[in-house]
Amino acid sequence: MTDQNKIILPASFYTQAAPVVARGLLGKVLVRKINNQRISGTIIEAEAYQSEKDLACHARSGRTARTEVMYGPAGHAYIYFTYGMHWMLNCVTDYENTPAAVLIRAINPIEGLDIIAEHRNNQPQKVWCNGPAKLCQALSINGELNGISLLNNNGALWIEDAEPIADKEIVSGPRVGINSVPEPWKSIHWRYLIKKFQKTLSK
DNA sequence: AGCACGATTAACT
DNA sequence: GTTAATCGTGCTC
Repeated sequence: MTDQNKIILPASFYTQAAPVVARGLLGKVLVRKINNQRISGTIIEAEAYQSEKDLACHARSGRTARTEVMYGPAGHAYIYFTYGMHWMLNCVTDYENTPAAVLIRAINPIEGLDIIAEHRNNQPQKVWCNGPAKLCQALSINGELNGISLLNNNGALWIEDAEPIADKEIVSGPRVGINSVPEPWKSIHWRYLIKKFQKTLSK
């Protein structure tokens, strides 16, 4: 398989509201390229974070050094560090100066399985990429990639188009890990996942 | 300058 | 079910 055989998701895909992008990303293929080697997986879980009003979104604090990327153009990577040890991968959505992003929470590995196993300390395959920090570790995604464009395959990270997933194959629910956030943000259904992978994902 | 906490994970009991 | 790990960020003093 070569990169040229695949269609990279264009800016027009990302220039939509975050929940639309989160839903649309299910089934698409996240690709990481290291030393000309592809490491990839199908996106099976994603969450939307949008606007300064969304109290679960980092942009609740406004425009800062940390959130600057979210205020930039869509189709770029917003990568942040949390809990003193974990990286999280998001893609910026919506329009410039409108802070919004989609957290990629889980993928189903396709290419580079040996590299992923190594990065994930040879744990069982079922837990390789079933969490946002796990997939970043698996694909060697860290702060060095914060802000890069996802719109071409000349870089280290992008997302390729794939067959759409039918609505009946998808489940939505409240976002994970935001228990101290007030309503309505705590309960709004901005988490999307592919039903057949649900049992392997966070509760 | 100090503090509380986090879009989590792995290793416990 | 509970908890340590571990540090950047934003808020208060």
